[in-house]
Amino acid sequence: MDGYSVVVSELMLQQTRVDTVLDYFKRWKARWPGWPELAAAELDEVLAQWTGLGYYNRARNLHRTAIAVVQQHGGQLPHDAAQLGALPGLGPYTVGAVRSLAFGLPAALVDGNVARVLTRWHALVGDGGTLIKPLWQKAELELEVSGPARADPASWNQALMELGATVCSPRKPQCAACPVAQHCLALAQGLQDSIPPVKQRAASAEVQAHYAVVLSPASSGLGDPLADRVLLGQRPPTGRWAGLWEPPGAEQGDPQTLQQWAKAQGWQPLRDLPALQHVLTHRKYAVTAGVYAAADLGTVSAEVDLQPLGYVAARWQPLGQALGAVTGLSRLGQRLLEAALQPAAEDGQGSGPATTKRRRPPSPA
DNA sequence: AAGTCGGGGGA
DNA sequence: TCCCCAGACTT
Repeated sequence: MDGYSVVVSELMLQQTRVDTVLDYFKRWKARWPGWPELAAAELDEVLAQWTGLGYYNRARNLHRTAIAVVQQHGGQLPHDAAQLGALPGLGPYTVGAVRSLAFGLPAALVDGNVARVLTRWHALVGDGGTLIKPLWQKAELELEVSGPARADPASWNQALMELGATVCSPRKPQCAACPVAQHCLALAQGLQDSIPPVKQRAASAEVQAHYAVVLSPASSGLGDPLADRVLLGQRPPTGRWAGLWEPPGAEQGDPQTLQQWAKAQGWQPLRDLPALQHVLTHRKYAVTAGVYAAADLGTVSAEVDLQPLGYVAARWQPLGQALGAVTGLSRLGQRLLEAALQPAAEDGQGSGPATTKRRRPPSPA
């Protein structure tokens, strides 16, 4: 596979499953076949193509890498490890993957799967930090001394990863079916279930947030360009969902609450959306949201300042584009828009009976 | 060395 | 529910 495809797929695959990546990768290649096309792309659209994959800094870095490859390397990926490692988003693992998988070089790589395989194979003991060097040394040594590894480093590396993903699983490894079983020191000592040790995970914090999906008035039938739009704010270039767009929202405890802001803007509340939960690795979002109507088209044409809510830009986006591939939304933002555009079957457009208001988050009590 | 960054799928 | 994942970057 060519270098561009390897870099794109490896960046997508970081902390992400193959099945999830497949469709994204196909769409990506169709949209930007190579480095020059990606380098010329707008970051906004790059993020939009990444929507749902998570870890959005990977997309920003991939875009920056494309620019660097074009401007500093003549459009060709360097083979040198140090030069590759200097590209944004390419760490030790990805450098090894590119050099072995794209260039066929005898370069080692250690990802989560390989680390687990090698840790058991050689019965390495220690915490994550102290094991990093020994793991890479083992991986590099094998590429020097093992015949099959030297003959085909790419296949060797992929085999190691595949072994970890299928047979040498985190829990209940299938040692009976393992081609390494005869050499595995952990298995010989009966330690295959305790090596590597299970790491403790920090509890995720609960966050309460409220969002406002503000819609412009429906079209008057004259094709008014300001009709049927939704207000989106762009998040800062760092932090969670960096650079992505979403309906304006605020977490509980923010200096300016969303309700205050919406009232000050004169938005007319239409209805509440069903409460939804959005789970991240370190945070659990309990999200409430309301649908609001902008007073008139004049409001829509005027500038909206979302900076008090922490956004760096604001935009009235046509609804079709907001859910298309034009705007980089977070998955949460996507879910909010989809919920707001539902025909409100359950909420009865706000005019229904009281039974429609039951889907509130349970009170913490 | 520790914290941060998303999201989905399987046990 | 909990746990894990084809990691990299910042502090």
